[in-house]
Amino acid sequence: MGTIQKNLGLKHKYMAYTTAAGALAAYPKRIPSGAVAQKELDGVGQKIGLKIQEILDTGKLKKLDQYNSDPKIVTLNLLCRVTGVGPAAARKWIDSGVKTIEDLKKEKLNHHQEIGVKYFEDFEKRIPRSEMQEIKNIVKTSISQLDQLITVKICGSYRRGSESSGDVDVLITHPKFTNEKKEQKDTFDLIKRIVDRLEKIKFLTDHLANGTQQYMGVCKIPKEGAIARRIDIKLFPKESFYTALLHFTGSGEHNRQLSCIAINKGFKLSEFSITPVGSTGVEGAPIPVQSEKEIYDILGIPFRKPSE
DNA sequence: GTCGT
DNA sequence: CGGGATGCGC
DNA sequence: ACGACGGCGCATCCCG
Repeated sequence: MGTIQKNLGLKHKYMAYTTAAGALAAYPKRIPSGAVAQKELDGVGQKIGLKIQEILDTGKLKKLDQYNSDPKIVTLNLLCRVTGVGPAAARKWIDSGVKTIEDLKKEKLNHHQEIGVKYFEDFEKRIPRSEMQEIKNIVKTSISQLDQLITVKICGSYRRGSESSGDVDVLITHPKFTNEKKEQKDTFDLIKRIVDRLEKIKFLTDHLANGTQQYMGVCKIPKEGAIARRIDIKLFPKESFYTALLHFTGSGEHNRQLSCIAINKGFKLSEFSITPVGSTGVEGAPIPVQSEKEIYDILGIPFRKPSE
């Protein structure tokens, strides 16, 4: 239900379903009824409570079956699996008769969508940890040849120790790239220079978005039969690096927990900074941190490695 | 869709 | 041509 | 009853 709401453009309903599903999955006991679910679980209200009851009673959900038997919804869900295609574009094409990915290839696509179609199958395949390690070696080696001072971290589920990942999330920083001196010569166009280099060694094969702070593109280990992978490279000023590292290592659930703890203890934690928040609600200056552990220290909770 | 105001 | 709005991904 | 729900970088569209 969540995915459908998202593809319809109802992003907050999607979030509502996601939180409810998360609460349900995290609940240690069996849920005997929709009413109990609504009472016990945060994020489950009346409507989802009724749906839980229906599933308990009949084993299915009429509303969902209706959606899944609606050809327009089925096509919507298909088209939205192409990166670069969202609710607005998908709806437009469905109205003009597009039904399959093959149909989509004949339409006028922007660059991002072209790449999305080109690698449609590849992008849905998971990346084994062994391949992630190869990718990490290529990226780290190549970047350190450019400038030894650059710090490179592969985040996401890989950093949490997962056996497979959905994409490659690279975080970088440079001691001379600070909030004060974002324009300095050493770090100016740092991402562009990295991208040039990775392109030259035939690692990056296509680009989706290529800015000064953020790159999104496609990489492939340069050997026969390799699968195309989505890769993002993000540059953060060094003041933000450890909060960013924490944030982009996740998981999403872990981030929500930390954020909640932060608020309760009078702080605001984001990918950019950790700041004190006064009792009046006024936000103070960011607290400088030089490691992930220091953030845990500020929050007054024991440090846990990404893999824990 | 759910929650807080 | 340029500044703002929109779509999208994360 | 009603608004918030994360919010920002990049590509592209829109409009003056």
